[in-house]
Amino acid sequence: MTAKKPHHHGNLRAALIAAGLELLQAGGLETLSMRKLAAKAGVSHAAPAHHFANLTALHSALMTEGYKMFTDSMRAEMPLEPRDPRETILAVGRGYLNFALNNEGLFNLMFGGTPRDHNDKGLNQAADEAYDVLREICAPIVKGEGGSQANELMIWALIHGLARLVLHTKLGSLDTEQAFDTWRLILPPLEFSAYPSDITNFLAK
Amino acid sequence: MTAKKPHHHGNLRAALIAAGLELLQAGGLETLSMRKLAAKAGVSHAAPAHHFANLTALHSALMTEGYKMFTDSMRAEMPLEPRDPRETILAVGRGYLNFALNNEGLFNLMFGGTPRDHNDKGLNQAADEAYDVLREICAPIVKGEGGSQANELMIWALIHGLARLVLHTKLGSLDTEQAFDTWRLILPPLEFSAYPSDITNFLAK
DNA sequence: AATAATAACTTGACAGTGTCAACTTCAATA
DNA sequence: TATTGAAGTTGACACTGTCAAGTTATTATT
Repeated sequence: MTAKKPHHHGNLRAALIAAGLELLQAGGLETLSMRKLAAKAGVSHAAPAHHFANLTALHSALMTEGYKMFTDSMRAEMPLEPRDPRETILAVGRGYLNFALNNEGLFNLMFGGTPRDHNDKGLNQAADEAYDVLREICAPIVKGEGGSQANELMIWALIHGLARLVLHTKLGSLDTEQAFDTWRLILPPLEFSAYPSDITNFLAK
Repeated sequence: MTAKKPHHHGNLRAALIAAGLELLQAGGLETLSMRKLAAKAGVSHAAPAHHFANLTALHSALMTEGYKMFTDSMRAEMPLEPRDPRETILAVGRGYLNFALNNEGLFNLMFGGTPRDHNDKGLNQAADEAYDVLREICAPIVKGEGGSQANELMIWALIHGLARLVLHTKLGSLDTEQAFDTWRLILPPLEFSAYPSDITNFLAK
């Protein structure tokens, strides 16, 4: 981010990540390669190795960027002064779907099972920040047997499963707006507590 | 499976698929290659090309096998004489989770965004048969605004999202039994109708 | 039964891939 | 100014998918 160009290229790392995102957008994981990255940045084929020890490290870096975009996409839809907690959940779901549908390659990279570096601190933090959004919007839901975690899991599973399904049956073709309508339909009724955090409560069954 | 050995190898195709499943099980998508497949089947590196035109075709074939196993896994948990429709849904979900957790590589191949041949008839049919299970167990759910499709989407998204999440945070570590407990917790209350199959119904939108 | 046709498989090649080792260049520091 | 070390280059290696051409064995035709 700093404008200094300390060396030959002047922060190549950022350029490589940008190129990687472009490649993902253009052709998905299949067309992403270190050598193409290098070429796109106008640099020799082995240059990226100085910034990403191996493919997994590159993937982790792209995922990190992805999680930031993901978090932004969700927060962008969040009402500034939330009134109805259900509406907030629906809105964040819209941001979720926006990200998934507008960044298919990146979404697949993040959630498609590609091995990642579980010790990458930046990645873990970026992922945590995305999860924080989920925690916030689920806080008002009345806790049942599984506590707040079960609520979060339910919401996450629902919206993620939907996103995955929409991408998966893409030829069957849902645009973003139709996907959001579907999200509205499948979100089950929820009970909210006036004071999000403290109530003796339980869900049915 | 038939014991005839009509040719040099005698049905190589099946052997290649079996080898592919083994490779997926052992090391995931990364370690799956046509040449390793050929080696594993004791055949020259270009032999597979006569059975699978390209990598995508091989993937499609493995997915097809995967969907069959997937369907079997769900049906295996289905009670023979279903009493409580909710219990049936929970049971099928258990089969779903069993498949995902015991066949991670294959599951990732099927649902991770890997390009597939959308014209592969066998694959499409195998996928449809998996979806049929879902349709069956969702049939008793009272239809709302979104019709039966919305119910199916909700159940599918929930269980799929959960499976994905469990795999994803695997180091956080849930075994199959804990995953199933979670499934029990996040399945929301559902209303069931007495006569599952015949009702005047219509899909929304 | 002999021959033609064809499916199954092999061999060899090609471009592209990730990764490693050795080298060069340049910026910063001592 | 000399040295150090990071950033980038060059070249190599084993591996990948895919194609073209050749070989072998089974099936079909006459």
